[in-house]
Amino acid sequence: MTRTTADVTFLRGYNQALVMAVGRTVRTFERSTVVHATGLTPQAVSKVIARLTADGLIRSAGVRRPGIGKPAVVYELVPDSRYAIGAHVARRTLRLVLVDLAGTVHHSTVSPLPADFTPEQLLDALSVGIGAITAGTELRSRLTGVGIGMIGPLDHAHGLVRDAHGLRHWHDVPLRELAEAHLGLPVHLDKDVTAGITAEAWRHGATFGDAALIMVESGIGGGFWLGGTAHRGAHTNAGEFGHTVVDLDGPRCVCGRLGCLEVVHLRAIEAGDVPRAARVLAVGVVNLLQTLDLAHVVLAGADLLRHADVYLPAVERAVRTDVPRADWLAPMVTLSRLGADVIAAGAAVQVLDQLYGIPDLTPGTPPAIVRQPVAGAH
Amino acid sequence: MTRTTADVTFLRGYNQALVMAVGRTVRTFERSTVVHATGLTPQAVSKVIARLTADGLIRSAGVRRPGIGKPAVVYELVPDSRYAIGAHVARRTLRLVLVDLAGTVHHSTVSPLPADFTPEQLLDALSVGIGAITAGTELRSRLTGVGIGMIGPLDHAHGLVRDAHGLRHWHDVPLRELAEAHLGLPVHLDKDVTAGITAEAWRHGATFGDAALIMVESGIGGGFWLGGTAHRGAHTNAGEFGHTVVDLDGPRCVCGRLGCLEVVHLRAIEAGDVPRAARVLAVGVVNLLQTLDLAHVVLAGADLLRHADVYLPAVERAVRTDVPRADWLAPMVTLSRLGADVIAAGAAVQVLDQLYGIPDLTPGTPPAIVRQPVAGAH
DNA sequence: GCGAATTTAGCAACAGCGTTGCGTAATAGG
DNA sequence: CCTATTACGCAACGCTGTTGCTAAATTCGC
Repeated sequence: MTRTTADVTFLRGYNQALVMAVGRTVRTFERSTVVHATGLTPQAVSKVIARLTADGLIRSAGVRRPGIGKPAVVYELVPDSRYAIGAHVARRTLRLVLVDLAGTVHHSTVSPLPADFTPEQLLDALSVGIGAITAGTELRSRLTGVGIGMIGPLDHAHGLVRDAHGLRHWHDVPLRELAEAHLGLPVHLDKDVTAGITAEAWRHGATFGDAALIMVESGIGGGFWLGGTAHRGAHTNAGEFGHTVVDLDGPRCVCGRLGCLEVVHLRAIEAGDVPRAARVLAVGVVNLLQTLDLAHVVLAGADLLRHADVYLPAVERAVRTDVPRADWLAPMVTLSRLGADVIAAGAAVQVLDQLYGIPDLTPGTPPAIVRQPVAGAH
Repeated sequence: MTRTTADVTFLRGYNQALVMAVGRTVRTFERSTVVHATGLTPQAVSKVIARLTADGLIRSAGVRRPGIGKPAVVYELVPDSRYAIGAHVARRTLRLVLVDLAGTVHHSTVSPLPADFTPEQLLDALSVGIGAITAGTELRSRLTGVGIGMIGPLDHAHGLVRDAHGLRHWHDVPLRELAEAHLGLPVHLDKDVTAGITAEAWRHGATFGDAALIMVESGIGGGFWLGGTAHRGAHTNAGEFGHTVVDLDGPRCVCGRLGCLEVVHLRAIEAGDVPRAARVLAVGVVNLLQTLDLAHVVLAGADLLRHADVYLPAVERAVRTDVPRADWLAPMVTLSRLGADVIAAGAAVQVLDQLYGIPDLTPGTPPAIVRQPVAGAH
């Protein structure tokens, strides 16, 4: 409805973000690198770099470069200029990570959550955990916010947990508001899988194509990165990939339908047949490819990574043999390099992405986190 | 890789397109309508309207409006200021339509294509057909281009038909280039289903949310509209929705896999069991909803529309009963109002959309059609 | 009737963006 | 020591949407 309007401040943010994306992707860069990668004029790049340097987001890292002509100034991202905290709320555990501007994970802690925990119990666990991470450090002033990755269904746009599968006290809980009030920091709430794929995309910069994160961990979910942003869907509830039917006459799933990918996969696991489980998952992955045509498939989740040696080849084979014109259409299949931290790291990255990532002008995306002054910035 | 850079000309195009989107969606509008819908300031709207009026794209349609204060000037789109031709290339037929700036279909003709036709035969059929439509009219000068919607796999970015299913002479044919040379007009090549969903989205303006067009016609395909643009995928080959497995032990499909939606559906049709075919399709639609969370599902295709009274209720029921929290998540399910013209109309609309639609800044989208001077424009 | 309130719309000045033109600094090669 | 080459910034510019203010056209209240 109310579409974001485009004014000159949008231009500044957009082109600035392009430069930041370069800085994230490569370790060091010069002006000419940016000119080539973005298509901006050298003069425009100079202005952007001056602004970013003034904000402390990038800095000069030496000069010199072999070759003719005046040596170019080399720049690099200042990773510790901004931080964000990411939380992965699972059924029984809370994982917290500290992530810097470059997307590097610094701390990673796991703490148990009470059985069938309440919103209040989660908030307490969050503030205790965050307090422990920031205790005795100066980074509070450079902390941009907290991202929370959680199972759905949830309403990202309004920061609302609608129903968390298997948790009794979570119906229409305005978690984002509650957490912002409780923590005194901007909070970003999103589905676990969507957060996860954001972590992967952030690491790859602006060149990351359409991709999916397949997560197998007490259920099967899929996070999507389409057209340069996370795909959340009309009600911000995309990703229930495990509840797609792959066997019309299959067993009944907890969701009520017959033969969902998740239940068929689970039966194979229960029978101790991991290879079959992997093949079933691979069928689902190829289904996604046929529908969406993806460039990357990232595999994640504790239950999958435990048998990564079985799942990865199974998916790779299916992708090569079952996709028509695989020479042209087959995606790159990898394991998530962030391992068990993907979701939490992604949740943190979403906070950074909202501030320093490439903005888009799509409808229904009100800025949840307002850019706030940070110590050292002007 | 090379991402489009954002400069002030982008601002102009973007905000101009926002106003055009309002003009397409409602029959008549005032400045205040645009201000409210876009968030632009009244002054900015005045400037945009002045430019669009000078280009002949919109015009004043009377003044007056009951109410207090100075009467507002009423504006409307000038539908016949620009046209585009759309072609739907099927296995045996060529459908051509003439579409105006408002998205209205003016002519619709169907001509047979030779069995196993060659690229040359298609080009001839195209120029004959287009000649017939434009003959004796003045609209050649207002013709912005030709859109071609076709079965895949094809490469939209490079205007290349990779392999058209069931057509022997279509392997790596640079159809866009060939057609541009042959017709002397800008040509836009895309998959049939992607063109189709564009037609639907165009009619609804900027408020159209994530959506899919489900097409049943010598195969099953899906076109997607996600985040404000057509989703084409990493290799511009998304949409092979019919080749997703829904029955692990099902019959073998032409694509080689077992139990694809398409083959299971076909078996039901061959058995004369249309209700079962519809239920199978509905399972596939719910799979899409679980994965992508869509706001609209549009049903189309000759084979579906022939039994629309069976398919529509079947899908509607599945969407209400099989989607969890359907009260919140269920999409609107409709039949395509353009009927048999969807694909051709959508192909035409894609040309108009590239010129007057809301531009986006996503990577890998070089402007295929350059804005060209049109008679009457300044 | 007539002034006040209300709504619409445009002119003029402005701030901020990337762009263009050109001058300057720093290096290597002859 | 001069020239070619490369890097980079200052200054002026064109363009965008924004802000401040004025004028025009209507309804409403007295």
